[in-house]
Amino acid sequence: MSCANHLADSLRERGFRMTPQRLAIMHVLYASPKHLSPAQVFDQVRGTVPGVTETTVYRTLEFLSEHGLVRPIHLGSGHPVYEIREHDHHHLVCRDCGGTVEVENSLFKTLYVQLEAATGFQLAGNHLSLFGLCPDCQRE
Amino acid sequence: MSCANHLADSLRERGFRMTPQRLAIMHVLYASPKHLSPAQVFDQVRGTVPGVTETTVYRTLEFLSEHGLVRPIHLGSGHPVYEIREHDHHHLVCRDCGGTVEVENSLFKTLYVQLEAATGFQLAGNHLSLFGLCPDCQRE
DNA sequence: TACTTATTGAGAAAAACTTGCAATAAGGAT
DNA sequence: ATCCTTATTGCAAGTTTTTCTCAATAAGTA
Ligand SMILES: [Zn+2]
Ligand SMILES: [Zn+2]
Ligand SMILES: [Zn+2]
Ligand SMILES: [Zn+2]
Repeated sequence: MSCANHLADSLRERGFRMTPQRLAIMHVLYASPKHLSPAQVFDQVRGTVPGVTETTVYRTLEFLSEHGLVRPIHLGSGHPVYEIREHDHHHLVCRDCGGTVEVENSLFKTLYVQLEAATGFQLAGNHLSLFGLCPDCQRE
Repeated sequence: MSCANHLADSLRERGFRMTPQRLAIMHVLYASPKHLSPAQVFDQVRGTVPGVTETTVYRTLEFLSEHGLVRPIHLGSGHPVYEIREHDHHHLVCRDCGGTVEVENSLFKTLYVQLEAATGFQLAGNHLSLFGLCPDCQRE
C-alpha cells in the first residue's frame, strides 16, 4: 500500500515512527464515512491489532491531531469525535435526529473575509458544525 | 427581583417549578461575562446554596438548555460550557491563547440563507465557534 | 392545611480520559 | 545480520466527568 508508505515516510522525516497501531487507526478513520469516537475507533481497531489498548487509541488520536492528519470535531454530544483531515468542509447537524450533511468550504469564503477584516483574526483551516433542523425533522 | 419572578412564572406556566437551585444557577450564568463549565457553575453555586450537588447542576443545566434559557457551546476543549441565551451571536476562538471574541449574527445572515437554500436545513438560533489565530498570536 | 408530584440529595456507578513505568520494537548505525 | 537508541506501547491504577436510582424534600395548587 503506497499510501501507507507515504504516511510512514512523512512521519519518519519528523523523527516519529510508523507502527501497526497507528496504521490501523488511520485505516479505520479512512474507511469510515463519518466521524468516530475514540471508543468506536478502539472497537474497530481491536479486531485487526490484537492487544491494542484504549490508552493507545487516545494517545494516537491526539498524536495524529497534533500533526494535522486527523481532526477532532464537536457535534454537540459533549465528546469529541475524529475524522481524517482531507478536504476542507463544514457540517450541518440536525438537532433532532443527529443527522449530518457536509457542505463545502467555498460558501464560507466571503464570510471569512469579512470576519477577518472586522476582527483581525486569521480563520483558515476551520471546521464548523452548524446546528439546525434537517428537512425531515422540520415536518413535526 | 422582577426578573426572577418573570422567569418563575414562565416556568410555572409550563408545569415546572422554580427552586433556589435553579435560580442560583441562572444567577451565576447571568453574572458571568463568559461561559462556564458545569464544575465552575457548581463551585460558584455551592457558596450560595448550601448542600447543592453536582448532580443537580448537571440536571439543571440540561433542563435549562432544553427549555432555551441557557445554551451549551463547544470551544474545543472537548467539554461543553454554558451561557445565558440572550442575543444571538457567535464566537471567534483563538487556537493558541484560547481568547474569544463575540461577533454579531448579522454577518452570518447571507451565509445562512445560502445554506438553507442549498440543503433544506433550518438554521435559526445557532451559535458557532470559529477557530483561528487572534491578532496577538499571529505575531509568532 | 393537605395533596400531588416535580425536584433534589446522596451515593454508587458508569463512562471518559490520564498517568507512570517497565517492556517492546521501529528505524538507523555498525 | 546484529546492535543501539529511544519512540511507542501495554498494563494497571487513578482521576475526572457524567449518569443513574431511589427515597426524601418541598413547590405550587386547591
Ligand atoms: Zn467533517
Ligand atoms: Zn433530523
Ligand atoms: Zn457565546
Ligand atoms: Zn491568541
